[in-house]
This record gives sequence, structure tokens and C-alpha cells, in this order.
Amino acid sequence: MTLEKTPKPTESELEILQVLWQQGPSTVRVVHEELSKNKEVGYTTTLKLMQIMAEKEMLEVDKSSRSHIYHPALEEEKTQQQLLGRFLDAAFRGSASKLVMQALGNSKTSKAELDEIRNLLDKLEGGSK
Amino acid sequence: MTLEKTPKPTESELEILQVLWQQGPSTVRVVHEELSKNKEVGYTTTLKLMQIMAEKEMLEVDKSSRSHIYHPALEEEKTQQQLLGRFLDAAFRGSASKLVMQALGNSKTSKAELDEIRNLLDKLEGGSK
DNA sequence: TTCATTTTACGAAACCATTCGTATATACTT
DNA sequence: AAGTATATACGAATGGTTTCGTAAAATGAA
Repeated sequence: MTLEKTPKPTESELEILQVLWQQGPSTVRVVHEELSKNKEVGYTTTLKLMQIMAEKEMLEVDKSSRSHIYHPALEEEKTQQQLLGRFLDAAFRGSASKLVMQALGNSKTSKAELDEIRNLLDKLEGGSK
Repeated sequence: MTLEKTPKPTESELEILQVLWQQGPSTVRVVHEELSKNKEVGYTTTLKLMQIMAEKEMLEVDKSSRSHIYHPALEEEKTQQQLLGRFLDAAFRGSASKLVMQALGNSKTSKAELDEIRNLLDKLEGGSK
């Protein structure tokens, strides 16, 4: 059985992952331009970061054309789940309900989304009746 | 109007804050012993961290007795709110409902807690009925 | 082919959190 | 008072991320 790593992307790495999850496989330039919308950053900085991420096996690279094409080696949902687990413990001492209450209380969430959540609640409570 | 900082405790700093939030004002020794339950760490390391946190004004210190007594300068809920906001953006691109669904789906939350959440949903949706 | 543009490669610097050794101060014990 | 234990103070080493300058390679244009 292969040793399962638990990748822990840094903040900058996560920004890059988000771009790639959203846009699909992309060149450094595309990622860099996307990041530049939110903050000042040098091209080679982005490049270096993505190269390091590839070394760490968080990204995979297609080097067949001159402009290498990167894509995430991590699934978005799995990664979110891991990050969430850590964050839950670190910030809310593991209390999921506290986290959920604060998340709902402090963000304008659409009625449709609230309904979706309510459905999930029904399913969860139904099972334990 | 005073300039409002947005403190960004690191992981280690957050661990210390959690102890202080939970136990109330404490000496370095008490905090250190609490931390030691979960991981190996030297006493002076904890001391130094807490001193740095005091410099950053995340903690306040009562130096009137030999063993200084530290307490958080930050409110637990406010801090959680800020951390949650950042985390939400970084990990879930701002989608609170996605975060909530994953948090609920992947943690055993008691019926009482689920009901509490349902109540909140009622209140939130009630307004738009 | 020559020149300009774009890309990757490499390495070093800057920065920051974390760790801890050692020194010094304070209080307690006998 | 002398010795022991416990506390704080200080400074430096470590380790990791982030940043970017510079060079080399690949491509495209004139």
C-alpha cells in the first residue's frame, strides 16, 4: 500500500490551485495573469512557485510544448476537506456546529443555497431517528 | 478614528489563544503544560512565543507578580470570524454554502446541534418569506 | 540570419515563524 | 547566607516560503 501524503498547500499555493481548479490546465502565463488581478506579483515568482509545486507533486506538468501546461494533482473537494478539518480544529476546537453557525450568520447566502443545506440537515437527522 | 488592525495569528499562536480562551488568564507554565499534552515543545519556546504575541498586542500581560499572567487581547468570536472569512475565500472561493455542506457532511454533529442550525436557517429564511 | 520576445532554469536574498541554549533575576528552602 | 528551583530576557540558529535578478533556451518576425 502506497504511503498516503496529506499535502498542505500554503496560502500562495492555494491561490494557484484555485486558478487551476477553476480554469483547468493552464500555462504559467495564464495563472500569473489571473493572480495579477488580485495582487502585485512578478512573473518569475509565479513560475518558481508552480515549479516547486510540481516538485512537491501538487501539480503535474505537460512539457511537450514550449509553454508548459500545468494542472492540479489534487482533487478540489478532497483538498478542501483536509483544509477544513485542520481549520475546524485550529480555529473552532473541532466544533463543526459553531463553525457552521458563524459561516451562515455572517454571509449572505441565497435562499436556494439555504434550502440545499436544509435538505442535507433532513438527510442527516433522518438517518439518526 | 483609531486604525483597526486585523491580527492574523499563526498556527502556533492560535494554539496558545485557544488555551487562554478556554482556561482564562494563565501563566506561561500553565499554557505550556496544556500545549505539552498535544505535542513536544520546550518551555522557553512557549515563553518566547507568548512574549512575541504580547509585542504584537495579541496578548496582554500582568507583570505584577513574578509569574506573569497572560490573557488574550482578542475576542474569541471576532477572531474566529476573521479567520473564517479568510479561510472561506482561500479554500472555498467564498462559497459559504459549499463550506457548510462539507462541514456538516463530514463531521458527526449531534442532533441538538443540527437542530440549532435548523433554527438559524429558519430565522434566515424567515426574513425572505 | 539577426533581433526581439517569451519561456524556462537556476540560485541567491529577504522574510518570517519557530526553536532553544544560555544568562540573568527572583523567590523559596534549609 | 548558600543553594536550589523557577521565572524571564536575550540572541542566535534553523527551516521554510516567497521573491526576484540574471542567464540560457526556444520561438517568431523582419
